[in-house]
Amino acid sequence: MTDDVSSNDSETPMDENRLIAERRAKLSRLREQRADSSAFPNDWRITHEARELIEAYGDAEAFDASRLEQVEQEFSLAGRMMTRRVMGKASFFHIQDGSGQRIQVYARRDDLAEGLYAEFKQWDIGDIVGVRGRLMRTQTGELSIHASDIALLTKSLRPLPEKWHGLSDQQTRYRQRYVDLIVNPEVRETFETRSLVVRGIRRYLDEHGFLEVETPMMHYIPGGATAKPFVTHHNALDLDLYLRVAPELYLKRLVVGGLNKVYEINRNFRNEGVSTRHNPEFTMLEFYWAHADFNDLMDLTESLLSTVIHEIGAGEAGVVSYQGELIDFNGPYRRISVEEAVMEHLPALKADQCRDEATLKGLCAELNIHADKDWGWGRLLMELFDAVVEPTLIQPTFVTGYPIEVSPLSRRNDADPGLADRFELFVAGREIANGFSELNDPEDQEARFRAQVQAKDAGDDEAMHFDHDYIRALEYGLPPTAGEGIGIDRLVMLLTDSPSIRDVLLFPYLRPEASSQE
RNA sequence: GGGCCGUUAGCUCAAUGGUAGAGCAGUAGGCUUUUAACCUAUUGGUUGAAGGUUCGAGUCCUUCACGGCCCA
Repeated sequence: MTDDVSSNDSETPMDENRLIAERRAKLSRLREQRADSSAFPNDWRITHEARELIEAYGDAEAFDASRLEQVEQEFSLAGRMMTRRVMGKASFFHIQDGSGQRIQVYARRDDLAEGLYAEFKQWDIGDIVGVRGRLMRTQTGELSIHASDIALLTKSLRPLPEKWHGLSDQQTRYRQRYVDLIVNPEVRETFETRSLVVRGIRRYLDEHGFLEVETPMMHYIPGGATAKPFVTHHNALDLDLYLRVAPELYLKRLVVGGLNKVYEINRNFRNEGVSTRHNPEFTMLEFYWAHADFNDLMDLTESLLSTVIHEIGAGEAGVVSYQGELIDFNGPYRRISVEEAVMEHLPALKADQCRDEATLKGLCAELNIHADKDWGWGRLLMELFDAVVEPTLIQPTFVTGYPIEVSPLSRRNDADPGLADRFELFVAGREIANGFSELNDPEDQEARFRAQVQAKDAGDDEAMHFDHDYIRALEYGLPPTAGEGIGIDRLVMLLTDSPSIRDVLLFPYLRPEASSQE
């Protein structure tokens, strides 16, 4: 018989335990008691949320016990029961409601309908309850609701984490974000901040005449960035499609079409590693601005970031604390070229050697940096930059003077054809934004696509595909345009002091749980 | 991909190679202003999985899974 039990041929979930079984039994009793109505009623209406009451009546001096008693209004709230202290015929409990705040409730047997208090004693922490009553202040001064009516709205079958230590297991926090959100208030705050950041960016761009658009996430030809794409398949058309790695080429088609200021905030997908800074899907802002260049973009970026950061009230006066470093987002930000920055950190490198492949390869070898034999000076210089400069760029810094070799979509610099009219913004050692004057010469673009295709044929699976329609669009004439991408996840990490990208994604990518693979 | 660390009750954590424990939560009882409420009693374990060493493994070894940190 015991063998039958352990063979798991029933439909009972594997993780069913006695705590859940007890709650399930309470639920089935509830179903019997409420045979003529639902065990999951939806007829409780709220008039207020905890946050409103705390803001209005939280001040213990303005609203002492006797003043609160004079407030004759009854308030109706609903939320999850988070704590409970039963003292015989009276009880205190806290509910946490949609405002994310908790408020205490005082429930007394003699104040409630016949038998209701006895039912209440069967309720569990985690249950969703409705509460109605007048305000009171307890002997220790806590604003509370003196209940005249309470109701069980949703029975919770699973026990919440412990009230004091909470939930700290990272894996459970990411996999069961709903539990994390219930018990860890700072998680809610992070995602509220994220929402404010995105809203602030939208408002700024809208007010500056940009049009928000949506372009395809499924591409016939992946383009707009050097990155490995995910492949998917359209069954009816029997056609492989790529999840986009960037919206860039579609947004520039729109500029060809006369939408001179456009932006999109949406997901990109890159089939690469997962780390504290990389998630397979992530959110980017991309915007394009006709009759502007990369210098205009840097000015706009300073203004955009400092405006949004002041608006959302992160940090003090535009200065944000990130992992122990104070970062000042008030512009202007330092601007430095790649060559200057690398020379600053590698004094052995002289200005006239910055484009000498042999010298650069020698430095790479000295520093134990991998260098492919067919890389030109541009790629080699960037490898050195990534290794020695990038981690040191803590304060917001615009880096300019990118080699054309690593900038296949950028306009060539007029004075120095080896360089692109491009910048990247670094903060806290990470790339936050990437912008450039767009390449609008269709013949130059065609040649660069060809070079990318050659690189792809030679084994570089991050190289771009040839996009004939994009060339055709350029042939109609792309006005002189500047375009920029800002990584929203990384920006939100900075503004919420989050060490991992997983902390700013509600459902970060994790490998499937073993039990769900069957 | 490599290195290091971790995985024990629902949660947070203990446990020289020698009987797997505590707090909270739960259950039963008491308690009409408590707040990590309190008092009494009490239930709860395939120690991530599979092998191995040993008289004996949560502990030592191997492989695997998942996660964390660092590196590429």
